[in-house]
Amino acid sequence: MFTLSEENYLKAIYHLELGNDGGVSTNAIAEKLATKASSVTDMVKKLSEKEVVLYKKYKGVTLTILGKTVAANVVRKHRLWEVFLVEKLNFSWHEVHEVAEQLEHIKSAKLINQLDRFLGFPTHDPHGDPIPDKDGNLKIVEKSLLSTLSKNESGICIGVDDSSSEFLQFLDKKGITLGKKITILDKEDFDDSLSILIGDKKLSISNKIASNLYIRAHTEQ
Amino acid sequence: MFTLSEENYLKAIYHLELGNDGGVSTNAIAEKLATKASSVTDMVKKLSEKEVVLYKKYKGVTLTILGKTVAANVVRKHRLWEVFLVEKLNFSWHEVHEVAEQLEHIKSAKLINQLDRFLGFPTHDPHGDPIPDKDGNLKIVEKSLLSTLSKNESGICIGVDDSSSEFLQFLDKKGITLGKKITILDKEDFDDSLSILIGDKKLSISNKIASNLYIRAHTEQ
DNA sequence: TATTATTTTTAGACTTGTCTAAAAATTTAT
DNA sequence: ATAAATTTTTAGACAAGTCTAAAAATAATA
Repeated sequence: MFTLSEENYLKAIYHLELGNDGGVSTNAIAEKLATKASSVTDMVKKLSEKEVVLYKKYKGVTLTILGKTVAANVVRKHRLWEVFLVEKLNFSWHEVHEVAEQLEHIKSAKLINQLDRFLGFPTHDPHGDPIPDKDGNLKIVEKSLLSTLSKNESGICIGVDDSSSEFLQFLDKKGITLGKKITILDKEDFDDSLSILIGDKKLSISNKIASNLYIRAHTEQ
Repeated sequence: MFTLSEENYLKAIYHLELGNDGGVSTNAIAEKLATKASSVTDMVKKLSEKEVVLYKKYKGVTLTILGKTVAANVVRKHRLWEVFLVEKLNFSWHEVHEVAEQLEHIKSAKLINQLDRFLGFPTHDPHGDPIPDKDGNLKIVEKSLLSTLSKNESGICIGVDDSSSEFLQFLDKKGITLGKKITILDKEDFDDSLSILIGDKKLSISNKIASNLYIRAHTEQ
């Protein structure tokens, strides 16, 4: 069994490994967890003894199969709880993270299995991130950034890259939510800003926004 | 804000105060929390500094108004989560306690308010225990033990005294659940066992069982 | 390649919550 | 009321997880 702190380290390493493949550096983990490198070294030694990470001094860390399973399960719980909060308890997508950070550490296999069933076996959380299955496997969905689409192309909004509270609230205000169809009406060469159609509304959004929105290709029908 | 451990101490003191009014002894708390008296002394000092308990050396502990509010809120969360687990996730009433012990420490006012609403503002948990409201007040329901009823009297099963997993599973097996009407068909002077009618089934139960079941008076109609 | 800069680790300390063993206070019994 | 038993507190220790400051290893630069 793993402590809350151990689970948080495993989750951080898991997320960092998805970004850059290869070993994860002590400093990167420290930054992600808002802690000090020396604390990371201590914990990583402990995790290594528990055989959830491979660790060579000065050479960074990688998850073992076991470690990846444990981490994916924490992520699974986090994302299922996020779905619960949004779908059942009327939370906005920018409010769920903090609470899910706590709920993800509740230990009960039955709880999470029943929650999964209760929610109708969702595959993605309210930010569009995939929910690992019981074995820790992710369903990969082909996705591209809105900023990469060309004029007159369209797609379904399926996720965000930056899931900070501010960005999500901004999207709420603009009426941009998951599942909506977005069509590029025009692209401004000058600043790469976009004119888009979402629902029946026309919006102008900056390139910064468009580079944080994921789109699933949508063939016109 | 209170730590998990502090919350558990407050909850234990809260429950002990309901039983015997007056100060709660160090040993009683130690036993309830399966810890040592010396640990209790340490923690009680800390809680006293935080002004949630009144503490005089060798004289036991009582909750302050603030302490009672904090404790009642933990109990409120515990019982609301129990309702959730039984009503929404198909847990049996004997399976909920352990998980609720974890969930009760999740910190989010919005979470618990929305959960309360989602569950339809329940007043009692799956064992028949009252759920404190936001201010920590309990709705007192007149209740008596099944063992105190006389022949031909009847009542509605509203709770259990012993909520151990074994007892609850026993009740499940016998088909005794909350809300069911129970009528005393006969009382055996010999061993105080009872012959009862529950639903359309006739059962014979020992005095020990009858002394652990709470009944709300039910006037025949 | 030698030197400087950065990253990582070690060493020692601190906090929280716990424990054991012994001392002090209270309660019970003679 | 005094002695014995019990309860409670104190004192000192320990484990987990963190920190700071200094040392060691690695990477970058001249």
